[in-house]
Amino acid sequence: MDKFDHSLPMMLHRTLDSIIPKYRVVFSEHNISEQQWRILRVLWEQNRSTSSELAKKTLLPAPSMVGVIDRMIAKGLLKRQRDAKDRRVVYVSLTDQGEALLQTLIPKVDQIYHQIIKSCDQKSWSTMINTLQTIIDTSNKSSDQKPTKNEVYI
Amino acid sequence: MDKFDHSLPMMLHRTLDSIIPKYRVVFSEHNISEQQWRILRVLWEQNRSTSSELAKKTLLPAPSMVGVIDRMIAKGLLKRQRDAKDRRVVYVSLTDQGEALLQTLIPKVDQIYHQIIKSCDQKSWSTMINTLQTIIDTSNKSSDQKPTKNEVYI
DNA sequence: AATTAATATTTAACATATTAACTATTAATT
DNA sequence: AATTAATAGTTAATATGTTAAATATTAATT
Repeated sequence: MDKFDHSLPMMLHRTLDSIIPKYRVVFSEHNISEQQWRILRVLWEQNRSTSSELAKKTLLPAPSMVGVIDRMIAKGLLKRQRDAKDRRVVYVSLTDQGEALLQTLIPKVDQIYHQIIKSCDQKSWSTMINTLQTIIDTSNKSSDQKPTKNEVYI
Repeated sequence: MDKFDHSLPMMLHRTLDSIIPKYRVVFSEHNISEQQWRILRVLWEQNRSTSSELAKKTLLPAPSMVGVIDRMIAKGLLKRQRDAKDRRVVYVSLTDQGEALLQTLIPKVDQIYHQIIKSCDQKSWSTMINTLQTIIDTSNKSSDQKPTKNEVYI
């Protein structure tokens, strides 16, 4: 392998490409996507969330959330309801069917995860996770970033 | 952060989400996507490649390659030509314009990469890369994978 | 030689990503 | 109170991802 293959972006993509298919086997058995799983997973610990919070926690783009949630509602997994006070806000929560699917998936997903974890020794694993976190923190802190609408450099 | 946020898939996604925007600033200045950059990058070391080989090396799905290459040809960055002997094979190579863009991008991309690398000490970095590689190797080796068309378990 | 299998690429249908702009609602200013 | 700015969500246009199937060509088999 050359430089490009060993570069961090390609290593991250390659790692995802090697582990995600394991999860997909389970997901496709239940006709959901990885994105849909992430929403279920967040709602495991929260019961209720907003569209923008889900986007943040699942790392999915907000515009994508609309369609993903639409399709999950169509399948009877989720429900949407507007906040009475602040009518801009839309809450998303699990239906009974969504809750049931979540409970079915949790042990299966957990098993896959343990299978992945046991391929490395604990020290290497935690060094890897910590190093990734360092890269994330450093990248998000550095000043040479694209300014968002609310923090334009004037 | 809870378990889900620290899970390997989410950490990998989060890391990509934190570093890719840095590259995108450069790419968008030249009106190309990350996917298009990967193709240029592979053709830096090869001059010529096939569609399937590009898919493998860039980690992009083969069906996506068609459109990505189409758009790069439309912009004058690439050219396609069929093999005379085996007419199934299509070669893809850089035009002069594609070569020029590549040469413009290389130092800029390189600079971003060095900026990312210097956020960690060398030991942590190499442990991380090695651990990722271990996970990749283990995942791709393990027998509980979806069989492809050519290796069905009878 | 005819048939079948394998290979390289492409197409099709649908889901998701990316970027910008838009709508509705609420908060802040003047 | 009227105007402006900010926020939450959505829409739109285009690019890419995912999966299965189709096409064209070549290799292998009978």
